[in-house]
Amino acid sequence: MAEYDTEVSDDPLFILRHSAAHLLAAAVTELYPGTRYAGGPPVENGFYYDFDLPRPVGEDDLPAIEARMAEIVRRGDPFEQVLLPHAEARRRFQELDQPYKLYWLEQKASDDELVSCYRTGSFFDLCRGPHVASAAEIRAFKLMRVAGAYWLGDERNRQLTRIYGTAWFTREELDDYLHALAEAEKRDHKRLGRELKIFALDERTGLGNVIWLPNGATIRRELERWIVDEELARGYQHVVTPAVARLDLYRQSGHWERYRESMYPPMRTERGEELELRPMNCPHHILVYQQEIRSYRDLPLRIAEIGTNYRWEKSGELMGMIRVRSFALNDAHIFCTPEQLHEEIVGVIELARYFMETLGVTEYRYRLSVRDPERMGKYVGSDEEWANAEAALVGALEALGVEYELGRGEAAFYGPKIDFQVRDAQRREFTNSTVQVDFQMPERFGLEYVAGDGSRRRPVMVHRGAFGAMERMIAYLIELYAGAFPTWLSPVQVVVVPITDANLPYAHTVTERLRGHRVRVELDDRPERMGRKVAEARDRRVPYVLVVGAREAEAGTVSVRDRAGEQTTERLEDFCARLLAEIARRR
RNA sequence: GCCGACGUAGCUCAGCCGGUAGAGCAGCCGCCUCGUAAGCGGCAGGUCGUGGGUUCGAGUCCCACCGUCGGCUCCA
Repeated sequence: MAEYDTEVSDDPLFILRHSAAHLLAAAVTELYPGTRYAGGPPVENGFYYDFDLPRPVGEDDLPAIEARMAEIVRRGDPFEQVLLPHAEARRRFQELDQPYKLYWLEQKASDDELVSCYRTGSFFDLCRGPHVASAAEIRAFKLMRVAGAYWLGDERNRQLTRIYGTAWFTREELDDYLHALAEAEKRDHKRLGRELKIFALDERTGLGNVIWLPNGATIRRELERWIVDEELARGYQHVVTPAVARLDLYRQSGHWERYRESMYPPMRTERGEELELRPMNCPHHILVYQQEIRSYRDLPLRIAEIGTNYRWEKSGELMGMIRVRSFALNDAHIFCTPEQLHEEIVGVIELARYFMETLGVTEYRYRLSVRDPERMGKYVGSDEEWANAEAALVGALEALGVEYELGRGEAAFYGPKIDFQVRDAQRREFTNSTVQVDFQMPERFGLEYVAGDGSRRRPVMVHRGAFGAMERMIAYLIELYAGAFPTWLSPVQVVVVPITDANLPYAHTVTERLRGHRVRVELDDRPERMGRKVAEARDRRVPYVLVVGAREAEAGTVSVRDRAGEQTTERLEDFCARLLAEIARRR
């Protein structure tokens, strides 16, 4: 993202944060003479500024920078706009030895207009503004962290030092924000995944390869059963294909050419055969397609698989279960005629929406991901095919009447796509579900079907992950539910707590009764106090605790305690019926 | 991969200016039989991420590497 491109906004909070970025730059240039400053926009919750510094700066330096910022606030330095002729502005930034600003000046300002600059104390910046009138208005801010960021967002360029901060109108808002950050940390799937024994990461499996513990495996199995059932009901055919293939398969698909840096190094056998862990499932599903002559009557052919993909993500890109090196994608490839394309895309979007609605996912955005016009070498296929593919996707979005944003440079190498964007507990955005239109692979593999007139035609392919990757989606769900999964997904749905050992026989009866209905139930028969057992079940986010003592055994009831702490006493049969109904309704 | 921060028991964390490691929880053993948010006692558990270096002496200081977290790049 080019900072200078940030939309000019009249939002007072954006103006405040943009001004806070200047305040930061003013403090940094005062403290470290010789600093070259590149750019600093407001962002969600705060701001940053990128610097090329004369010496390394780390987080230890932030307090001193913050103190200098506070000093400038106390001085009340005004934010003054200065309009200069282009040549004059160029001369100023040359004098100041600010090459990054000269770059922007040449990029963004034409020769014949006045250039807008801002002065804050001794700090002079190329900037359209608007800004607050005076530094005195910036009262509630905090520097958060230091990071590296490539000039112009290109890793081939020099890496600058980016300092992030947050800024608010009032001290209270700042405190609320910091508190919210701490709360978000408690929902972190990496933390909850360990506490709730859902998954483990152990470098001995190679980085970014998830160990699914029994609880996580249960959640995943429930989801997978549901997903497969729903897809079978919608005319998908599930297959199972190998996680490896000869490298030639990926040469033909174009992966080896355009996707190599994300692939594991090939394995070579003693015969010289090159085997590759699959980074995607599409070539494998093409092999399924090619096992027989396909007729137009077979189309649309929907080949599905929850297939594990292996991708060589850079080590710094790994992130818990959200970004891993092997993941199981709820994948499918739909082979269809161009005439069927629209309906198929709509069907996929509706399926993805159904999945999310059932799971209670309400906050997501649609992104139409297209090519980056400045990096066209990353893609395969003709402009015309891309235009057709994009038109098909837009047509489906419009038919469904949904709003969407444009993701420039977010397309797959073989085609454009619609991505369903969600946010984690820390508000970071990523893709779960996706629908992609592809004219390339059918071409590369020479796919055909026999049309009604006997001619051979080329099908179109739709790649889709209607649910997304199991790892990422479950990481997302852990954070969405803060670990308290709906009952149908809860690893343990009921814990039975006898009050004393004398109640054990009845507790066993209750447990067996539920287990007979395939309820995931545990009997807590440890020699502990019931208060502790209740507390531990609460910590494990178990949906129901059934306390059974002499009264319950006598009456054939159970004392039911839910996660909200609500207690009722019900006949065992009644509780069982309502529990099964809840599970059946996927709640 | 790059920038920054951080790695002490299974987990969460103490450990001062260098003087050869400590707590709570979890685990194991025993006692307590108890009505809805944590009963009591005991035991065991650590090559202080790894490898070098400085020092009479390193968990503490220095260097390299590995890993984790945040950001960049990339991405399901």
